Amino acid sequence: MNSKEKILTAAIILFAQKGYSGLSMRQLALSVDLSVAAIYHHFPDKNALYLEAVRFSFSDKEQVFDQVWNSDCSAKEKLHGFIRSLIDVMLNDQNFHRLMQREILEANPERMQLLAKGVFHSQFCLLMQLMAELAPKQDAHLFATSAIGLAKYYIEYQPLLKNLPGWKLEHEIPEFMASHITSLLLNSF
Amino acid sequence: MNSKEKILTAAIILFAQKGYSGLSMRQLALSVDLSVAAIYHHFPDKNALYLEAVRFSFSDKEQVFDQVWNSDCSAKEKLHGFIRSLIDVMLNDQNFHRLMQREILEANPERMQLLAKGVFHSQFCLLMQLMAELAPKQDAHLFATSAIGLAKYYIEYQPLLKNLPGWKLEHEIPEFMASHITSLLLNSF
DNA sequence: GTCTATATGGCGATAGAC
DNA sequence: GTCTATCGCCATATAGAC
Repeated sequence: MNSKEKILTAAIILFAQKGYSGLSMRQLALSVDLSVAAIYHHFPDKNALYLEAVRFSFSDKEQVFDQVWNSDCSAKEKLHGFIRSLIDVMLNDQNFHRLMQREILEANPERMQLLAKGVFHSQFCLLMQLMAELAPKQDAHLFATSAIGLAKYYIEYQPLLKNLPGWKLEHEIPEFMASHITSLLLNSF
Repeated sequence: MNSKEKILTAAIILFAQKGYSGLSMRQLALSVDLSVAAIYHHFPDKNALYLEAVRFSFSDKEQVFDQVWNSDCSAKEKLHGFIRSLIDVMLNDQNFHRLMQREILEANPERMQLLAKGVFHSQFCLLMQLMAELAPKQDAHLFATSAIGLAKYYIEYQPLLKNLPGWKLEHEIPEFMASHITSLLLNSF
């Protein structure tokens, strides 16, 4: 792995943990055992480095879902598979997930457009198609977002929900949550 | 309004916008027309100021929902009323909502406990009670969180969802979204 | 309770040697 | 491509006068 990739890999982790203004170039340099000046050789400034780190972190997520779409399961099973994959991706790559959370919090219009077109578009279309197949008379966009929203919520809010009454151990088991979300959607069609 | 309240009120807005490390004491002092030293007279350090601002912003949210619980509507109407109120609170007080998002992102265990016990506990119990009434055989916690999660998602992700195919104008109308969420839940019971 | 002045250190970024 | 050294600025926080 060359220096540029090493810097980007570390930047993803540290930006996800500390946020943009929370991470200094000095800290980043220290963590990759380079000088600050060496980082500035590879990136024009801090903002460009951040944007490239976000893109880098998003670059390998597409293919995870392809095996769901390419399987010969039923539509219902595909919905379950997609939701399960979504949960797994977010749990397995917490840095990606936290970077996403920070981007959403920022809600910069141009960056939202970039994310939508460049990262989520094709997967979202496939999900909408699946929803249209399962419930032709419903608003596919609405139900696609409901699926994603529920999956994201259970992961992001787990640290809070654990402290509220009624919480059960099974609420943090991916397969259990995927099944709950899937049946919630299927029953409402 | 005294200086301390003035500082807290401004801090809520600015911390919500810029985050903890994104807001400097200089900026805050400037925005309330005081010196930095004056702020340090009222708060021991920046972190204490932040925590107090978070508490201050959370302090007036409880009562919004009381008129829902105290109304003589049916259980189904109460569910709709709660979800609608939740959406309204988040839309009307974006600073509160953004501070919440930042707290969730941080996911500090002690602070999550504080939020759960001190802020959300009683409302969450009332919602669970309602869920238990509507669907006695279901997991009330699971469905209560589903309601909250869906409401939160539609608001937080609107800037992104607008850029994805299938988005419609009605998706940003509070009443429309509240009805969608309510019927999604009710149909799945 | 608020000010001015200042201590002390970290910040992003650059110059220039190797 | 990486380094050391440094610039200029802004950060948090404090001292002491009023």
